[in-house]
Amino acid sequence: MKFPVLSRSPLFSGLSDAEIDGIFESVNYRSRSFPAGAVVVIAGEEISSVMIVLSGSVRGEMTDLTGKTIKIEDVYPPQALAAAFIYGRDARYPVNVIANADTELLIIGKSEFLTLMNNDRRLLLNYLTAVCTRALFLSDRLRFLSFRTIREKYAHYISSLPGAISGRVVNNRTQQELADYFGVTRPSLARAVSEMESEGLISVDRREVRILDIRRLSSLSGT
Amino acid sequence: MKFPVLSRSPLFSGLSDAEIDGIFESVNYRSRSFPAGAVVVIAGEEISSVMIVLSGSVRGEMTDLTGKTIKIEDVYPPQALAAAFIYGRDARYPVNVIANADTELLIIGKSEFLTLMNNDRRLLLNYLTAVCTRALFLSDRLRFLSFRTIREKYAHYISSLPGAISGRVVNNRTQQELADYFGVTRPSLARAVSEMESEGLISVDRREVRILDIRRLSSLSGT
DNA sequence: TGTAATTTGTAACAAATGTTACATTTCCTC
DNA sequence: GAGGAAATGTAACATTTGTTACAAATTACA
Repeated sequence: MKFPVLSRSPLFSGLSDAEIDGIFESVNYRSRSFPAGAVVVIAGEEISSVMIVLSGSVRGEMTDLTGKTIKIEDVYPPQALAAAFIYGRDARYPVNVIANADTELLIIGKSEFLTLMNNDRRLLLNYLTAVCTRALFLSDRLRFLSFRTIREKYAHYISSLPGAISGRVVNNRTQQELADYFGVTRPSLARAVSEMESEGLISVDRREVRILDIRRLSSLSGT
Repeated sequence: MKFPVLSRSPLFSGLSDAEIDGIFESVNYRSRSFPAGAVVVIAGEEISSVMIVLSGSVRGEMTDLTGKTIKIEDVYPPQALAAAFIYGRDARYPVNVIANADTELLIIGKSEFLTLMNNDRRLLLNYLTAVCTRALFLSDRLRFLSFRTIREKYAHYISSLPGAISGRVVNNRTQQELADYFGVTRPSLARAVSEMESEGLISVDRREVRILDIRRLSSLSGT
C-alpha cells in the first residue's frame, strides 16, 4: 500500500486496501514533509485542501498579540486537520498548526476530495458521519456551557441520563471529569452537588444518584 | 413547480427549478401535514430522514422532568430540521419539535438523500457547506464560552477583530449583543470593559477601541 | 489483605458575576 | 433641531464560583 496508515482511518473505513490504493492512482494528491517545529498552517489561512497526518503529529496552537502561545490539541495519524470545517463558508484554520516531530502530511485539494466523495458513496458517508458527529459533540458541549449555574448544569446532566424518569440514574464520571465537561472547578462542583443533596433535591451514593424532588430539580434546568 | 419554496433553499441553490422538479420525479419522498400544536418529533428520537419545512413553522422545545418547556428556536421554510446532525453517529433529535401553525414538511429518507447528493455534486457541496459552516459557528461560540472571565472574552474578541495588530479596531456590536454572544449580562460586560479602560489596557470611543497595552491585554486571553 | 493512588468532602476566603435600578448619552426620525 | 427610543455608564448589594488546602473515603492492584 502507498499509505498503509489510511487503512485504519475512519474516513476510509469500509474500503479495502486495494480500493484505497486505487483512489490514489486516479486522484491528484501530494504529500509534504515538515521537520519538527515547522509551521504547517497559520491561523486565518484559508482551508483549501484536506490534510491528513500520515506520520509524526501536529498540534494546534493559538497565539496572542504578544506572541505567547497556548496549545489547543494534538492531531495524530490518520486524523485530518480541521476536518469539520473544510467546506464551511469562508473556511479558515482557527489556529496555527505546528509539527511536533518530523511529520508527513497527505494533501488533497478540496474540490478533488469532493469528487472522490461524489464517486464513492462509502467515502461520502464516512465524511458526513465525521462532520455531523462533530457538530453533535459541539452542540452538546455548548448546551452545558450555556447554563449559568453549576446546579443547572448538574440538574440537566442528571436528567439526561438513562433512567431519570424512574428517579434513579447512574453517573459513571468522576467529579473531575464532570467538572471539566461543565467547564468548572472540581471543588465548586462538589459543593453544588452537596448543597443539592442537603436541600433534599437528590441523594448520592457512590455512582448512583436518586432524584428526590423532581419539581425543584427541574426548576433549575429550565428558566 | 412541485415545491416552489425550495428554489430559495440554500440546499438547492445553483439548481434550476426544472432540475429541482426533476429530483422529485426520481426520488422517494413524502410530505406530511401537522396541525398547529402537533408534535412533529420527540427529543431522543432517531434521525432517520431529512425534514424540510415547506410551509408554516415549527419550534424546538426542551422539556424538563416536570413537563415544563423551554423554547429553543423556530424553524421556518425552507430550512431543514437538525440538518447538521442527520448523519451523525447515533444521531437523535436533541429537542422536541412542535408545529407553531399548520405546517407541511417534506420528508426524504437519509439514505435516499445520500443518493441524491451522490448524484449531484452541487447538492453535495451545498449540504457540506451548511454542515461545515454550522460546525464553524458552534466552535466559535464554544471558544468564547470557555474563557473564564469576561475580560478574557473581551480581550480575545477585540484581538480577533481586523486591525488588532495596528492597535485600533472597530466593534460593530452593541453591548447587549456582545453580552449575549459571551453569555453574560450587559452590566457585567460594561463593568469589565470600563475597568479595563481605567486600568489603561484599552480606550474606547464609540465603536472604536484602541489597544493601549498589548502585553497585559494578551495575558488575559492566554493562560 | 494491605498499601499507594485516586477520588471525594469540606472549609475559609478572594474574586467575579448577577441583579436591580437609575442617570446619562447617543442615535434615529420627523 | 426636537423628541423619543435605544444604548451606555454606573452603583450597591446578593450570589456564585474560584482558589487553596487538607482530611477522609474509596479504589486499584501487588
